[in-house]
Amino acid sequence: MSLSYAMLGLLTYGPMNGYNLKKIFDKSIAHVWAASLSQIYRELSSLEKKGYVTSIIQKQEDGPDKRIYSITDPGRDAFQEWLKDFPEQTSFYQRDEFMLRIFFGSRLEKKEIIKEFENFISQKRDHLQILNEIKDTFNIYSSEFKVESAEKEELFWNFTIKQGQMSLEVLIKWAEECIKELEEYNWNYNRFYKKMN
Amino acid sequence: MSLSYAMLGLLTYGPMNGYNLKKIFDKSIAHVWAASLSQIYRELSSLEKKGYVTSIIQKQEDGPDKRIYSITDPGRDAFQEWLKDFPEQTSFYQRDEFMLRIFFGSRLEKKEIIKEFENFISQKRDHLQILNEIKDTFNIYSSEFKVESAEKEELFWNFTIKQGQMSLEVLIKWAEECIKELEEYNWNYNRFYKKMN
DNA sequence: AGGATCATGTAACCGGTTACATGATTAC
DNA sequence: GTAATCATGTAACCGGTTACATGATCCT
Repeated sequence: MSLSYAMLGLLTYGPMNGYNLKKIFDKSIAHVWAASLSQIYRELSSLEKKGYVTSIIQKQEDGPDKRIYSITDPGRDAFQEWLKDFPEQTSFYQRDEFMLRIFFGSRLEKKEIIKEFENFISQKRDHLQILNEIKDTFNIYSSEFKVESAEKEELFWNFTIKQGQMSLEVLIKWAEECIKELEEYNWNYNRFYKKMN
Repeated sequence: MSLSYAMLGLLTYGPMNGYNLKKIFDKSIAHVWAASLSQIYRELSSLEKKGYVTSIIQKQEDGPDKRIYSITDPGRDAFQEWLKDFPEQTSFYQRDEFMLRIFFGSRLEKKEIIKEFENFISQKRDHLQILNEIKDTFNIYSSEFKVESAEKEELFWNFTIKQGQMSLEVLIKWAEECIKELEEYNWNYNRFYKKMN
């Protein structure tokens, strides 16, 4: 359950409530591990049962009460254990709705597919923008969070950003090459795809 | 449920039994959509209930009986509908155990992380090899499968292979750059990571 | 007045993973 | 003999998604 460790990891930066944890997720590690609010609340209960976190209610004059979670020593230990234990195998097999449709692309019209590739490119450009926004918030976090060394922390955060950027850029390049190849290819579209069984 | 459409898509190439479908999966589209045997059997039952496939038992003298599935006309229509309907949004948010640990890499020893990066690189090279093997089987399939045009079919199959290759190559490049940066970085490892809450 | 944000949860559902069950044939 | 391959399934589990429920404050 990587989610719980991602949460414990963020809680090492300081105590937080669930709602806030979700916001930090979206602005720091969502590009490597995403989480929804309902998942976070469910997992916080589970972590508390395990003794990895404790919570206190913080009353607020303006707005609803907050349940602030803090990581415990067993929680830190569990996190550190998980962190060291890199999976031996990184998965090769993927699941990508877009790529799956490209695999069967011969059954679509050329015009249509090029349109989809263009939309793909435009989305990957948007994603690059989101990554840049995440990167910008790192400066804020490394000063707000309780970290040993902001420079060292940002080194690793930026590794994950860089990975995202390079992957997105190569996908854009790939899609552009596909469009080029498609345009060069002499197309015969069978309006009524043959029934062959 | 993309899995069922991936299955229908493969069944347009000809009738197949579940076991064989799994093998085709692994050697054709597992790099874009993976499937396990138990999932395939479960989904075949479900597709038959919906009327998208029909099955007949084929008796074998050597070895156990086979249940051969064929796609029906409603199945073809459903597949074609799904194929045209590209998702408007491709997901930006990911879930990657390796990257998640890199995010918290400041809590590990330099030596250890470099070792993990090197293992990562070696695995991605293996994955490149798997992709090449998949690509090699395309020649066999495009002659065995009932396809309108082998050349056209392979065009798209190769698009998905190319995407995998380019993505893997950039990941290798990324990891190599990370190692370089780490080696240059003046490291202070806190053996006993400070408790800061 | 109405939508966004703050804030915390529960319940159902869905699909992917793992384990279990069975048994024949083939290759080393 | 034993491991791999052929062949078909069921059941439990696990974690991510979506919908539902409630209600205050803040901004336009």
